[in-house]
Amino acid sequence: MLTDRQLLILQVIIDEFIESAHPVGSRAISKKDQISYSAATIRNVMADLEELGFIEKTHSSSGRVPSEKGYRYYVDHVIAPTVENSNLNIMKNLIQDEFIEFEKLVQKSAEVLSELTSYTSIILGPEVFETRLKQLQIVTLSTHTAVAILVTDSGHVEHRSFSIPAEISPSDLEKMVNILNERLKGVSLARLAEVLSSEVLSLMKMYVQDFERSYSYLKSAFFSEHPVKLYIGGKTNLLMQPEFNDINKVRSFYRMMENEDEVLNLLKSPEHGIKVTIGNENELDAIKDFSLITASYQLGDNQMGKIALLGPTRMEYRKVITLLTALSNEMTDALYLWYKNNGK
Amino acid sequence: MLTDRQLLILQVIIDEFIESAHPVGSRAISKKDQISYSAATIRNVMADLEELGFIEKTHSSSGRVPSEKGYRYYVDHVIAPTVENSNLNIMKNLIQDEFIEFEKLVQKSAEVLSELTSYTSIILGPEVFETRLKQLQIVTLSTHTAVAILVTDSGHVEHRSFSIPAEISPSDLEKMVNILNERLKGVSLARLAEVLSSEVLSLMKMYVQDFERSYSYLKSAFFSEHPVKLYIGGKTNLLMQPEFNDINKVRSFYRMMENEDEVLNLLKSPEHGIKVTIGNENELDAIKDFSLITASYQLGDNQMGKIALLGPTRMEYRKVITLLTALSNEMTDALYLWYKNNGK
DNA sequence: ATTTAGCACTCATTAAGGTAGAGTGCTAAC
DNA sequence: GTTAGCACTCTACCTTAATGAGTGCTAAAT
Repeated sequence: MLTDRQLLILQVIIDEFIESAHPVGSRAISKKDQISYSAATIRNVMADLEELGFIEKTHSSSGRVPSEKGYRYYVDHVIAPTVENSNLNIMKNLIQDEFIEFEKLVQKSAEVLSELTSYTSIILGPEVFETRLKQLQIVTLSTHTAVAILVTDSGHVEHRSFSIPAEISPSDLEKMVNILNERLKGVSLARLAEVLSSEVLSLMKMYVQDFERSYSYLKSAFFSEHPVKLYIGGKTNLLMQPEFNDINKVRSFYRMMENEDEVLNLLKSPEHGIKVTIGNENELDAIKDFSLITASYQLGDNQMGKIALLGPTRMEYRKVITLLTALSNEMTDALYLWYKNNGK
Repeated sequence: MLTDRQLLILQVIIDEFIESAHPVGSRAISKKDQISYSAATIRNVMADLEELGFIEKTHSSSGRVPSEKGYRYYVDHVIAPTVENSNLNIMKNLIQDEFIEFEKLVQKSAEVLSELTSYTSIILGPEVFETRLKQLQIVTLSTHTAVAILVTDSGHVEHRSFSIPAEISPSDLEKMVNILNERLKGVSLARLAEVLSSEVLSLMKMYVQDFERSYSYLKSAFFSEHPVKLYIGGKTNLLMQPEFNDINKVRSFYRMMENEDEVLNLLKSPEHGIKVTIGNENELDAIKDFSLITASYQLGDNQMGKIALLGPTRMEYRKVITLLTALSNEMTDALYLWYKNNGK
C-alpha cells in the first residue's frame, strides 16, 4: 500500500513526534541519518502522505503531525511484526518473589508498569470465579456484632462486619457456619450462591430454627457481590506530558478517572491478546485524545483479568506493547504454575 | 486590638474574597448592606488594616486581599467564638448506620467530607493500639502455602499470605497457632510483640520442635508493622479551585499527595481539638499556599486518629471548622459507645 | 522521470505600543 | 470624623509589527 520511501518517512515523522511532541518539518527529516533525500523531496512525499490521511498539518504552513490513521498504520504494520522477536524478559523478577497473593502481585505490577512508562496503568485484578472456597468463618465480637471471613484457595481473604439480629441465637449461628463449611468447601466462588440454595438450604431447614431469616441474613453477609479490584498506578504521571498543559483537559481527565465504573468500562472487552485503541477509536469522550493499550492475562481459556496503559496518542507504542506483552505472559505463567501446585 | 469598624471591614473583605477569589475594592465594600460608609472612608480603614498587616495589595493600585495574618485573625477572633453555638447535627446520620468497621466508617466520612466542602479530605484511620486481639488463624492453602488471619475486637481483619518453610511441619504449625491463640487473646495490639516474647516463647520451646525458626517466622507473618490506614477523599476537588489554574501548582501538589509518608506527616501533630494552619504556617513547602485544618477523634485520652481538610488559603473556614468539629465529636461518640458495648 | 534548488507565501509566536477601567492615595471641603 | 473629587498607577486586553519556521510550486539539474 505505501511505498518503501513513504513508509520510511512516516516512521521517522512518528518517531520524532513521539519524542518531541512538536510538528515535524521537512528540513528536520532530511537531516536524519537514515534519510538521504533533500527537504524538497521530503515535502513531496509528505504531501502524498497527507493526501492519504496518515499525517496532518496543525496550520497551513506548519510541520506535520501523525493523524490517528497514521498511528494506526504504525502500530499495525511497523510495530506488530517486530514485537514477537523482541527480548521480553524485562519483568521476570517481578514475579519470582516468594508466594504472595495475586492481588499484591497485581498492585505491584501496576506500580512498576507506570513507573517504567510514565503513563497511567490500570489493572483489573484476577477474577475470582475460578477460585474455590477454602474456609468460611464467623468471629463474634460481642453479643450482637460479628465479622464474617471468607478464604479462597488462592489466598484471597474477604471479610465483612455485621450486627447479629436478636432472633438468631449464637448456637444457631455456629450450626449454620458448620453446615456451610461442610457443604461449600471446594466450591468455586461463581457457583457459591447456586450451591447454597440447592444443597444447603434444605439442610439448614432441618437443623436451624428460624432458618429463613438466618439464611437470607447469611447470604447477604457472605455472598453479596465480590468487589472488583481495580488498581491504578501513576495517575499523576500523565500530568507531566505536555498535552496536559491545558488545565481543562486535566480536570476532565481526573473527573473520569474518579469514576470507577467508567474506568472499568474501558477494560471490559472480552478479547484476549493486545488491543490498541487510538484517540477517537475510544468510545469514552474523556479519553478521545488518549490511547489505550490493553492486554489480558488468563488461566487456560478462562480470562482472568486485564492490564492496560493509558497515555497520550503520542505514545511510545513499541515500548508499551512490548512491556504489556511481557507482563501478561508472566502473569499467565504465574497463574498456571499456581494452579498446578494447588493440584486441581 | 482592632476597632469595631476595622474588624467589620476586615470581615467583609475576607468573606468577599473567599467567595469571589478576586481582590476586593473600596467601592464594592461600601455598597454592602452592612456598610454605611463611603468608599473614601473605607479606603482610610483599609490603609490602616494594611499597615497592621491584615490585608495586602496584589499591585500598587489593586483591591485588597487578606494576608495570612488576616486569615489567622479571622479564624481566631471571628469564627472561633461562634462555632460552639452552631448547630452541629449535620453529620449525625452518617454514623447511625448498622455496625460497620471503623475503617469503612472512616472511608465514608472522607468521601462525605470532601463532597460537602469541595476540598480534599484526609483521614487517618483509627490507631489500633487500643484494640485487642480476638482471634488468630492460619488457613493452609496447599502443602507449602498458607494465609495468616488476625481479627481484633474492633472487627478489624488483617491477613497475609506466605509460604511455609520446609522445616516447619504442619502439626507444629497447628500447635503454635493454638498456643498463640490461648495466650494472646485479649492482648492489645500494642503489647502483642512484647507478650509474645515474654510469655509465649518459653511455652513454645517446650512443645514445638525447631521453635526458633518457627518463632521468628510466625512473628514476621503476624506481627510486623500494622499498616497505617490513610484515606484521601476528593483529590480532584481542588482542581476546580481557581488558584489551581497554574499547571505547575497542580503538578507539585499531586506529586506531594502521591507520597504517603509526606501526607502522613501533615497529620502527625499530637494535639487534640481543632488546629488550623494557614499558608506558610505549614512546614511542608508543597502546601505553603494551602490551609490545613485538622481535628482528632479519640477514645478517652487515647488519641485514635485524625481528620483533616486541605484547601486553598482562601478557604471557607467557618464551614469547614464547623463540619470538622461535628464529625470529630460524632466519631468520638461512636468510639465511646462501641467501647462500652464491648464492655471492657 | 526523479530529484533538488529557489522563492514567494502563510501562519504562529513574540515583542512593543496603546487604551480602558478598576482602584488607590491625597487634599480640601463638608 | 467623613466624604467628594481628582490625579495617578497598574493590569488586562487589544492592535500592530517583526521574526522565522515551514510550506507549495516552478524550473533547473540529474
